[in-house]
Amino acid sequence: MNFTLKQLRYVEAAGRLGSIARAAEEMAISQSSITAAIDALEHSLDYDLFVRTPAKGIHATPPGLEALQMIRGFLNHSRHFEADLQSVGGDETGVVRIGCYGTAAPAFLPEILRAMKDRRPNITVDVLEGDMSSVVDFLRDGKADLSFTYEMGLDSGQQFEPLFNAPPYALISTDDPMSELPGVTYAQLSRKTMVMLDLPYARDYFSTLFSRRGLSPTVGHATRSADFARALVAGGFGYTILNIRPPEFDGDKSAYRALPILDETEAPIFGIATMRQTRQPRTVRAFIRTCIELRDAGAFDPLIVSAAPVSSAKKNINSPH
Amino acid sequence: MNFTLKQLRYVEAAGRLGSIARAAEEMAISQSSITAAIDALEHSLDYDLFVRTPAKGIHATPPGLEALQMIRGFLNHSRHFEADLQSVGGDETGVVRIGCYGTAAPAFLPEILRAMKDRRPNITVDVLEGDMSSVVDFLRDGKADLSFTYEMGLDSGQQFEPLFNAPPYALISTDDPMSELPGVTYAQLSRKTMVMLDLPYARDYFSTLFSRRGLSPTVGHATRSADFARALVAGGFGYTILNIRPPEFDGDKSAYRALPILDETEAPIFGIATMRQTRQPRTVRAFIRTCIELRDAGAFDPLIVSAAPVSSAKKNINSPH
DNA sequence: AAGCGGGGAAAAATGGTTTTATCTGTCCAT
DNA sequence: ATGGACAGATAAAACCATTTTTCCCCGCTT
Repeated sequence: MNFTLKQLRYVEAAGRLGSIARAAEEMAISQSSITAAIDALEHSLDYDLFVRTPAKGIHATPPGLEALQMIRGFLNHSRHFEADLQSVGGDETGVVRIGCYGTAAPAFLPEILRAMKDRRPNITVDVLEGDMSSVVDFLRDGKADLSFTYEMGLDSGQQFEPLFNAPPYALISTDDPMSELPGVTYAQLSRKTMVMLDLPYARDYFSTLFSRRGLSPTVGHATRSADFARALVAGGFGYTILNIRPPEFDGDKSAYRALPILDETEAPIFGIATMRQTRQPRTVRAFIRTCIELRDAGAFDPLIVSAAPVSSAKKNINSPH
Repeated sequence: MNFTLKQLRYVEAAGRLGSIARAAEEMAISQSSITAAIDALEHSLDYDLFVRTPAKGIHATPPGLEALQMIRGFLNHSRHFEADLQSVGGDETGVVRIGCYGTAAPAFLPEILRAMKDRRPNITVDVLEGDMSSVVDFLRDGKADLSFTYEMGLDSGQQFEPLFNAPPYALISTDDPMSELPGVTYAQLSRKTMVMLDLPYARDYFSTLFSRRGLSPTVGHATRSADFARALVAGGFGYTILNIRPPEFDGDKSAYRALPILDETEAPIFGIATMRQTRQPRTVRAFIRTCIELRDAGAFDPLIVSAAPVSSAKKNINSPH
């Protein structure tokens, strides 16, 4: 019954930075205080958290590593607790840290952040970007309270709140006569050169769309950036397949067009993943509530390119009003 | 970012006891310190937690009540966190607080507590007894980390780990010639006088056993205590129906006998209820693990009186070895 | 009205952080 | 090899926050 939150914060910083000196700097405090905190905690726990290497800093022992993990979790919890306590007296206050699948971020995050700023000005939102796999890691490690991502590839122990179906569509240069069609099929696409979005889950997903139909795409370029993929399409290097309509896309005058895919396609579901918990902090619930309100108001409809009948694992959740 | 665990403990005690003076006594500290802690927290939260009535103590404001609830939760979490942190370096250490359906407690708790004492001497176990409904409240309010109870009547948001099927049996005085039979039916019983265990869920359950078959029991006495019910049976005041064989029951020489019920009966499942959580504290997991080991070793088999084929909502979980 | 129980407030005492200052060991560049 | 830079350890002193002490006020009871 004798540790303080301050101690834990000092120890956590030391562990994270691998240096007492840098932890002291970050905490705006003297080295001795960090040392004292570590000593006190080690003494009360009766095992060593760090090995100190003269002139080289510190690094955690195996039990220290485990302890640090737990300390991070506890400090997180404490942060949320404080915000919740603060919120009892008035408006929701605190920080929500969100993870976001980077490729999808520019398309819808600005709108959500604006809505949050309007409706809950006292909640600040920290954004972490990453690919599909790092985004679930953020959740597991407690680096993010919630993550925007596709439903596929979530851990067990994680919950999912759907926001919209995102059927794949083809982005085709206006130089290509095919771009005048009302829609295309995978068979038609497979005869053209594809610009492949080369990211952990996306890669496999796009390949599967073709292989499931006995086709295979002709990949000309591969890139990690959706922006660059669009630029390549505009430059005439082939078509690409995406799921979310880019934000600044203005239909007719640009160098490419988004064409719905006419084949019957299962649309992946994009939404909010959280750790399964008994009780979410208020701030996080407020954030999720806001997103759901936006969804129900149809705010995400413009992100979808769809013409063909859409089938989905769940019932269609777009514009349920 | 400026509250301390000490503060929270002081405030919690004050709220719980409704008196700064008594909180000071409990915490073995001066009144002024408690006052200071409350003032500091109220100031940093910017709303009042308590109204002070001169000469009458304090009581929580509505937001204060909510805050206290959250503080309790956080202190709980903190207690578990400390135990977990301590345990990283060696054996599991800490406190597990269990709730137990009082009627069932004497039959199996001693064995579990002994096993825990043997295997995890550093874990102390606090026991809270109550009826079926209070036992789930313990869980919800965080007064208990886990509860022993029947599966029926759990909240959503609670998890259940089965320990054994507990089919109802009849306890009949040896003076009654019926006690010589290998078993009885509800029809036979309904013609005799019943001693009814008069507790929240049990009451309805026992009635249903009869009414489902178009019968109704003739209730002579009703009592809240299983002990007293057995004494009444021994005294010739009728039979009773129970689910768990009493611990000191020694078959032949006593004044009553346990007879299996021959009708096809659905056996309620007795086991461990916990709040559904991402991660249980180590101590709690260690406790549950021990119970499961005992179950798998058949330690709970003697608690069951059964002869008729048992059907159960789940597959039979007794002696799965 | 006096006594008691309970809370508030201010000053003094205490104790625990924090800083300052100094020391030691390792690495690295000269 | 040797001096300097770097990173921590340590001890004493300064500082700050908690805690105790003391005295006060209020409202109820006798």
